[in-house]
Amino acid sequence: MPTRSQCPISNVLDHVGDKWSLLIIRDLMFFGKHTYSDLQNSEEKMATNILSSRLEKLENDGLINKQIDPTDKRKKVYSLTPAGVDILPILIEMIIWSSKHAPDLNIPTELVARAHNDRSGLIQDLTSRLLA
Amino acid sequence: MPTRSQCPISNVLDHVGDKWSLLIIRDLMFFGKHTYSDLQNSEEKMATNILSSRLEKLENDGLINKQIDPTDKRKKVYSLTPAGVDILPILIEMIIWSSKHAPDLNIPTELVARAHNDRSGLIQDLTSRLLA
DNA sequence: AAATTTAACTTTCAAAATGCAAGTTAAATT
DNA sequence: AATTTAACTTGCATTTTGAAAGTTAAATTT
Repeated sequence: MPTRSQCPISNVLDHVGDKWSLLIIRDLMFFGKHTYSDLQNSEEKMATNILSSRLEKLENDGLINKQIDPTDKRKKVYSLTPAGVDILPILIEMIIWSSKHAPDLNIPTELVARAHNDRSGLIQDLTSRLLA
Repeated sequence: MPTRSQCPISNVLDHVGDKWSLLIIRDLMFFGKHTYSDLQNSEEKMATNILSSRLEKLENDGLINKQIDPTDKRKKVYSLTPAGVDILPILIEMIIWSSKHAPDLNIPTELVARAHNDRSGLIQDLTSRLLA
């Protein structure tokens, strides 16, 4: 996606404003997924060619890293960069929005509660775990 | 967009996970835009047929309202519903992300500063102004 | 009151993105 | 040596997007 404007919101959308990128980041962030096949088996079942192109773009955009697993060279280990980890507050606000406006979904209650009463602690914990 | 999963993040993307919807909400939220032609003249210049289809979807999804301007019946006045206003925290986090990771953009410094040191006051102010 | 302009779209069609299924390659396992 | 696994890529049909021109009703101008 080319740069559309100088707007900071538009800029975020230039990186993750498609239907899949934020779900990849979600899986890396909350579900401990690390490999291509992990990501392919998410609940939403994204097509393999789309997954491939999104991983490539996210890596080019500096939101994720890709490394070869030294114990099994077939496997590539995907992880979030610091910039990728910093997407977390956006995802938290999305979870809060759905907990309020679409309460009939699978909302992680614990997470929502902590997002409300210990937001910065939650962000700190997840961040340090992901950057460890 | 059909419902893809029970995930709260995926759910938000089902409503606004395209390249344009959040920019429409941004324009209604921060720039006081209210009419079709206002929205069409945003910096990113979205195609008129796409604008039309997004407004229809956002209205169906309960994020915006559409009313006829009583003083000029050609004009339709678009505004955010409470659910639409609640997108604000997501946009704020996007602005913060860009201020950190793409600082060479047009970032509203004032807004970023307040987002950091008076987040809930900022949200409260904008919310009450929009719902007035 | 007729002609023009404005606002909000709709339509058409080409181009790009998405999605499904099958195929490829290299490394690991049997 | 043969099979399986992981990570893709390729080919092609379908869907979405985008640019441009066209339509309609209400307001304004002449």
